[in-house]
Amino acid sequence: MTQTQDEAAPMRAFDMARIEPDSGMSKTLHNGLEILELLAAHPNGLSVSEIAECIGVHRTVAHRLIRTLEAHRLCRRDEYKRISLGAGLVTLSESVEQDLRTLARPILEDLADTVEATAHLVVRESDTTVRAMMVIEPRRSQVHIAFRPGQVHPVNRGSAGLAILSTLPPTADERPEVDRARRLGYAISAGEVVSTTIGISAGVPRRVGGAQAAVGVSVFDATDEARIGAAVAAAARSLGDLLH
Amino acid sequence: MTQTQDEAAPMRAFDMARIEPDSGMSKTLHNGLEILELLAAHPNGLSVSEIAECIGVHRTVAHRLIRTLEAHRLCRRDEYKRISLGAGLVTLSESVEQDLRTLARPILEDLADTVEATAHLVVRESDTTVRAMMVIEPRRSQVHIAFRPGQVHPVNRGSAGLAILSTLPPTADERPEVDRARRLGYAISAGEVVSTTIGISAGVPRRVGGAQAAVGVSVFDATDEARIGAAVAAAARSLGDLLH
DNA sequence: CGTATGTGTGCGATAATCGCACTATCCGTG
DNA sequence: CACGGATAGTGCGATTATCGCACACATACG
Repeated sequence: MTQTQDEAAPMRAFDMARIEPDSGMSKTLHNGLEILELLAAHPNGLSVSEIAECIGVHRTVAHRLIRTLEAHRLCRRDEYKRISLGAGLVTLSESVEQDLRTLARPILEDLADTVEATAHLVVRESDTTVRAMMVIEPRRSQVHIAFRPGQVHPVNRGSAGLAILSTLPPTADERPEVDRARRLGYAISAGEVVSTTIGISAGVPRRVGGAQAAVGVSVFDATDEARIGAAVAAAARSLGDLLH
Repeated sequence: MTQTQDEAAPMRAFDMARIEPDSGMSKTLHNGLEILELLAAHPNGLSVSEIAECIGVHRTVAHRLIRTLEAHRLCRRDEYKRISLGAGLVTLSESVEQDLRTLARPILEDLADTVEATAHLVVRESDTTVRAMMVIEPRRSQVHIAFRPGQVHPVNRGSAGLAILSTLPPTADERPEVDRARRLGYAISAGEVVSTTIGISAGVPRRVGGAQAAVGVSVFDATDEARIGAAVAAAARSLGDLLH
C-alpha cells in the first residue's frame, strides 16, 4: 500500500472531549455519533466532504452514515446540501430523565422566582462529571444570569457537583466544601463554573435507579447566603419527596 | 443476490414509526439509533437482553452498541444495570436549530402571555411531517393546554403544518385551508392534532438554508379568531425579521 | 464551453461485526 | 451456606457489513 494517506493526526476541526475508540466499541456507531457531535459544534452546517475529513473517514462512508442519521431525523440537509442536526434529537432529548425534569420544573420555577435568580437542575454523568439538564430564569428580575442546558462540568467544581457529592458518604479525598455542604444542607461556590458568579446548590436525596441530581441557583452576590441556601435546600427536599 | 431476509419478523416490542433499513444505510448505526428510540419509549430503562430482543440482534451485539452509546453519554446504566437515555442527548438537542429557537423564545413568551394560551414553534421535518420544537405556556392563565415538544404530525393536519404550507407556492392537491391561510396570514384547525382544541398558527417567512417553521397557539375556543390570528401572524413576522 | 468542486452509486477486497462458547456476577431458595 | 437460575460481560474465529476505489452526475464559475 504505497498510496495510503498517512496523514499523521487527521487534524480535527473540533477539539471537544474526544472519545477514544476503545476496544469493545462499535467503530461504525462511534463514527456516526461523532458526526452528531461535530454537527453540534457547527450550527451553520457542514458538507459531506467536510464531515468526512473532520471525522477521518472516507467521503462515501460519511455519506452512508449521514443517510442513516437522516432517516432517523437526527440530521437534515438544507437545499444546498449542507448538513445540520435534525429535530429528532428534540424528541429523544425529551425522554431523558423525563420524570425528574417534569417534577423539577415547577419547583425550579418557584425557586427562581423567590430568589429572583436563575435556577438549575444538574445530574451526575460519570465519576468525574456532571451535566446541566435544566435552566429556569426568573420571571421578573432586573438582571440575571442565563446559560444553556447541556454544559458539562467536573463534579468537584461548582456548587452543583459539590452538592451531589454531599449526598454521598464522605470520602478521603473530597474537598472540605463537600463536608461543609453536608452540614449546611447546601453547597456554595464562587467563580468555579463562571467567573464572577456564585452558585448555591443542594443535592436531591438519593433514590434507587435514579440519577444523582442537584438543584440550585446562580447569583451575583451571596450576602443573602443563608436565606438563599435555605430556599435551595427546601427545593431539593421537596423534589426528593416527589420522587419518593 | 437478494438480501437474505432473516427469519420471519423478529417480533418487535415497540411499534413506533419503524424505519426500514433501506439499502445504502449503515446497519450498525441504524441498530444503535434504534436502541435510542427504544429507550425513549421505556422511561424505566431496559436490560441488555431486553434491548437485544426488541431490536432483533444478538445479545452481545446489543452489548457492544450500548457500550458505545454509553461512552458518548447517550445512554447510562443505573446501579442495577438497567439502561436508559443519557444526558448527552440534552447537549445535542440544544444545538438543533439553535438560532431559530433562541430568537423564537422571547417571541413565543410574548405571544403566550398576550393570548393567554400555550404557544408553539413547529418545524418541517420531511415532505409529509412536521415536528414541535418548542412549547411555551402562558405565565398566568386559569387553565391552558400543555404538551411536550418532539411530537410529530402530518404536515397537512393541524394549523402549524397548514401554516407552513401556506408559505410555499400553491400546489394542485393542497387543502383549501392552505390557501385560506395564505390570504388570511394565519391557519386555523380544530381537533386535528388534539381533539377539542383549536390551533392557530402562522408560517415564518422562508429563509435560505433554514428550516421551514411556524409559530402559533393552542386555544379552547376561537371566538377571538381574528385577534388571535393577528397576534400569531405578527409573531411569525417579527421572528422572520429577526432571521433576516 | 470546459474546468473545478462536490455529491451520489456500484461493487469487490478487506476489516469490522456477529455470534458461539465460556466465565463472572447477582439473587432467591432449599 | 451451597446451589441453581438468570443475566451480564469477554475472547475469538467465521461471516458479512463496511470501506473506499472508480465512475457518473450536478452545480458553480470564468
